[in-house]
Amino acid sequence: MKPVTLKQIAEELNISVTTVSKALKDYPDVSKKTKGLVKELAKTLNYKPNTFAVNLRTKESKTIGLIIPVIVHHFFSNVIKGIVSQAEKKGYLVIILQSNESYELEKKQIDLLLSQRVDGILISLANGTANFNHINNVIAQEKPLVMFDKIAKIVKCSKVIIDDRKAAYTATLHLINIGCKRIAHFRGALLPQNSIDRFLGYKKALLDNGLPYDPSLVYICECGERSFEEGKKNAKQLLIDHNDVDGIFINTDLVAIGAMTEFNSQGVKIPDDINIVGFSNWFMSSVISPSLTTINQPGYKMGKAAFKQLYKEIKATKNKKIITPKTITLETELIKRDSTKDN
Amino acid sequence: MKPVTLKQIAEELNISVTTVSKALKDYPDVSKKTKGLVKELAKTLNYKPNTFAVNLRTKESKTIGLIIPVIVHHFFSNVIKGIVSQAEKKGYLVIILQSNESYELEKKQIDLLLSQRVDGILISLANGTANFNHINNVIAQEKPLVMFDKIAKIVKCSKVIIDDRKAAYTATLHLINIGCKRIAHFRGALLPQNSIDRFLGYKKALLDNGLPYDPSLVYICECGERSFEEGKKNAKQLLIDHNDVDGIFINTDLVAIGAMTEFNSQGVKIPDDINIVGFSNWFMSSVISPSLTTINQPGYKMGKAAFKQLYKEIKATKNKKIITPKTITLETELIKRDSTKDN
DNA sequence: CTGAAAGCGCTTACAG
DNA sequence: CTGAAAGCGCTTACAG
Repeated sequence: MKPVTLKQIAEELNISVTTVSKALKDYPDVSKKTKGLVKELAKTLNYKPNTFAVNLRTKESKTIGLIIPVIVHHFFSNVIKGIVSQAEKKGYLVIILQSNESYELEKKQIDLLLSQRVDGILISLANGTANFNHINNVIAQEKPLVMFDKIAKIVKCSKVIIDDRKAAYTATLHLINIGCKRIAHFRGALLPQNSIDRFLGYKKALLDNGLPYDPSLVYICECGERSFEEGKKNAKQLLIDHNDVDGIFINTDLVAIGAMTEFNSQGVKIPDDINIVGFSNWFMSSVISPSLTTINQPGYKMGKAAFKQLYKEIKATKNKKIITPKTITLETELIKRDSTKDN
Repeated sequence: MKPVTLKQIAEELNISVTTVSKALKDYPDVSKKTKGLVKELAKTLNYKPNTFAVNLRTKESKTIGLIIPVIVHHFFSNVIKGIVSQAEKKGYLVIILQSNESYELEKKQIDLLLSQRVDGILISLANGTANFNHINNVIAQEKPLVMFDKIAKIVKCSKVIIDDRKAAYTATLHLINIGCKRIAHFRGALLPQNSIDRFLGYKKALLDNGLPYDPSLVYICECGERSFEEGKKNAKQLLIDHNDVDGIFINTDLVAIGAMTEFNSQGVKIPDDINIVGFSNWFMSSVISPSLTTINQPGYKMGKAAFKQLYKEIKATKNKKIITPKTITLETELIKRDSTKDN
């Protein structure tokens, strides 16, 4: 059963392909009668325009690409959901690719999407990405691109982010306010802007409040697929290095949960011996015990906002308008739970 | 900067478009010299074939569609990852859509994918789907379609599943073996085959082992976005209705975790007062306390297997071969943890 | 109000 | 070894 074409409808009705095409698109210069006949037949034959031909003519694919570091991740899967649902509303389809935190893969995937001629690209950078030629290349081709969450400040494009520095400051301040004197930080990888910003927020909160900044209290983890194990490992090391630490601000909930698991198993009491604040508000943080104090990071909203911005830019590009990059910052909040003492 | 076309390369080199096209595709009937020239120029000009035109000619999009009930879901996001990574290896791109457990949406999305002319469709049915015309329609058009996890037995297509009945039997048997006498079941929605099968496995395990089957011990939850709350609610109700229950087999981990939260807050001891077995092995089940005994359901593997099967069928269809539907059953296993007593 | 014609950018059967 | 030509299925400027 081959798909029906305009030509078949035209032949059946003994009119031209042109008229059929126009009738289906409700051009004003086609008679009501003809429109009626065409539409009826199209319906009975279950006519669906051939997207390939339409795309070739209109040079639009009504498809966008999404590159995300990890799919199985509470925050990112919420972002995906936000993007996909918003895109569908506007008649756009979303192609998903996972960069696996690898720069090489990310580069290849950008190429893939470009040769697929998607109408725009949404990306959250891989940890491994330090060079932005592949991204700038997209922008140079006037292909709309919006970054979210893991962005590069240096790239001139729209961004949807949270204020990581401020959020980290709030998280650390909470530890200070409840009386912690010796606060460690488990940070993310070295390159990503958000792990840098969270670190800077932590540091500033200490210094603003008369606590010394001690680099030996900062532990790194890559936050890839092994976040949980990294959290455990760092916690174990911390107990060996510094048994006087009374609070930790941890870059991501999953790492925090790994750390808590280690502390629990070694009999270190949370929050009596050590207070913990995570980041992102993964669902599981509310159901573990003790429940984890954390920063809520609005993934679904971020996905929606990123698509909306991209959509605007796709429309603008189509109308030959120049795009002025815009940075949208979403609100975060501290969620106090049982992994930190009451104050 | 407009994309480069074959025509431009041809003009620059003073040869025909035909030869350029053939040279790039390494046709044997083009001289080495010409091939070299063409390929070099294509590279410097950063030529990328126009997918729209290629698709129009080849009638292939090298794109598949994926319809999934919920994206933010540990099991499903693992499936997505499996599909996307496997597809990329074979040069296929994946368009993701979320049906939100709604039959109406699912139907629309099938239509969307069909008119997008994807090469094949991967689907896990919505809870609300009881009519399969939209699916049969796809199959009638000889468009490859593979179902996974939430399938309909009645539809003639390939399927990738686990043996839900057997797995549920194993889970329930474990409760029986550790001495439970009064075992409840929190089942999923009424329609999905897997919630039916898990229920049947539960029932059979009871009857095979001389325990009476009591319908009042079976509670339903829809397992949509509010699984956790439903688990809590069911647990609360169970304590009111039947305080003699000493074990529960629960359809999904997230519901089980909701139930455990309720039991914990009411001072009901797990596993001393009540033993719990979940289903799916979500990551968080290993980090909550007590950790949850559950059935491991291999999401990543399922995604990979589903794509592989679809890929085979796409190739077969292309070669005009007839497809014999195949059902692939993946292994599951019981993961014993602290929510059930040692035996 | 209708339609012939050109063209989007490729691929491929065919001729030379 | 090379290329002219047809065609994939649509859209749209133009003529009548």
